[in-house]
Amino acid sequence: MGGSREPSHKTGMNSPSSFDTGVLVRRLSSYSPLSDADVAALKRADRSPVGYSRQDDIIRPGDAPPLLFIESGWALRYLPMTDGDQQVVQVLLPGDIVDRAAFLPGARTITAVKCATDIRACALCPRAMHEAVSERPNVARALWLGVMLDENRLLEHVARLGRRSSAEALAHLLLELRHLHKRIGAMEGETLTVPLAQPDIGDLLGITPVHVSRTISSLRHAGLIEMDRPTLRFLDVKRMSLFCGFDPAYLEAGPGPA
Amino acid sequence: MGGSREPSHKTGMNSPSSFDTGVLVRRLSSYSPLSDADVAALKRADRSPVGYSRQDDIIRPGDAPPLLFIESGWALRYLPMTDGDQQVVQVLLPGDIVDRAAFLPGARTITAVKCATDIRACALCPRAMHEAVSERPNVARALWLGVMLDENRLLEHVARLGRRSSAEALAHLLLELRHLHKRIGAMEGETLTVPLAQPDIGDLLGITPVHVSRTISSLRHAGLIEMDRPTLRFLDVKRMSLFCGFDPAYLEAGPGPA
DNA sequence: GATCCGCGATAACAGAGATCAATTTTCCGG
DNA sequence: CCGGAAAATTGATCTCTGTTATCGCGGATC
Repeated sequence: MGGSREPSHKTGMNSPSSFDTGVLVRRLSSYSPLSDADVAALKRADRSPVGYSRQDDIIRPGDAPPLLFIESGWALRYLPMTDGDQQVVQVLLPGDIVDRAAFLPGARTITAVKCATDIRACALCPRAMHEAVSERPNVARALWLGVMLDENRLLEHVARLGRRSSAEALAHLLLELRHLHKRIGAMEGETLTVPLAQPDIGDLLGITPVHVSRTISSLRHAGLIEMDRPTLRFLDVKRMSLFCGFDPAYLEAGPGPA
Repeated sequence: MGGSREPSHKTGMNSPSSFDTGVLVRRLSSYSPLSDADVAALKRADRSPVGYSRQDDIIRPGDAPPLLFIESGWALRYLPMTDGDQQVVQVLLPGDIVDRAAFLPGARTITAVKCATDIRACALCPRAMHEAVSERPNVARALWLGVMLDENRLLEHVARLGRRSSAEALAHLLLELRHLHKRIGAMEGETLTVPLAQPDIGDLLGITPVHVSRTISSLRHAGLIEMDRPTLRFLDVKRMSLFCGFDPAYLEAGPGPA
């Protein structure tokens, strides 16, 4: 198993006070408006945060994954292949739930999750979450919308791999990351911090690290981006979107409640 | 838009009696045991079936999709690309829900669904389904397990596209279809009816129809399959699984309830 | 029954990306 | 501050897949 890393040794971290669910609450209320009572129900599910280091595995295939969301940092969800390769299927950002199989008691996951940066993750009490889901329609709606939006991202990822050249695929991926960060105000102008190494990007796009380097420089020479790890700067979003057929509709939450 | 077909003209079909939800109930109870009351709640959501013809589009991107499941026939869920190409993201078989965005009132889908064969589909009353989900834990559990298993299939599809050669990808896809049909007793020995044309398979695997032809004949010459549309016969499942790294674990429902 | 069009097979050629290799740079731990 | 390892860049070559074209077949339409 070539790609596997050190077993994940968790580092307990006591954080000051109450604002730990902040990231999740902010995310969910961007999907569906939450009342104070909804928020209170979510806070009741909150557990203490846990720290992981870069390159740690948070979960592995076959695990019954913990109910966890990312509070800060980036992680990569991937399928390890029999030949040692890996295919990244999802970039996990703050507010993302690590593996929704955790909602199903006893279910096992088929994916692994490794940290692209140091991570703070926050556990949720499954029982309290089930309570919140069954008694609070807004919470249930927001969580379900999150499922749909993640599915949309996954579907577009399939289209990237199946029907786009490596340059188009990379451009499309970067624009997706830009859009997600832009919306939560996590960019300075057109500059974004992307803590992924080129081998990580290769595992995302299904190409070799060597070709990632060539692909990046082709986008650079086309005048679309500047990229100096970890800083990424978008020079011409419109032309770049046209180039790769990027349309952010798949990232937008649908219209309001029924 | 090159790939688009005739607008779908639905053909009302009155079917004799009560057994219409049979396919869905069978599917869901294979995920989680259902009591008579659970089944009754599902039947309450049942509506009359609708017929579609081969090549009809059931839904299109931007639609608020109807809550529908496939009763008989095969359909393909796909993303239409701006250049007229399409990327198939899911093969819909009897018992599959056409688009789960239908569970979210007002939500729009980003995918289209077209019929690979003539289809009978069955509508479900959204309100009755929501009732069944919120009042019947077994139903909720079974539906959620369905979500997870579909996600698993999608993740493996990503890995097929990103990290496998066309021959490995095709072998893996065919073994997935074999496994799904084997389990419900829909195969005669090692023979399976696959009503997909080679261009459809190309849209699934992200390759051209010409190359699909080449790839099939390479599997044929390797002694792994016989394929004479629409009949597919597996000659050496073990060697074929080894060849493409197929492990059916991702298709299995997890262990029982908490 | 004649026509037409999509499907399937095959071949020749072109191009994207993989592979192999060598070198430089960056990063991280001691 | 140093040294080793991983990351990044670049080049040469090879392989798989795309492209274009041709041909036969069979099912649909009139």
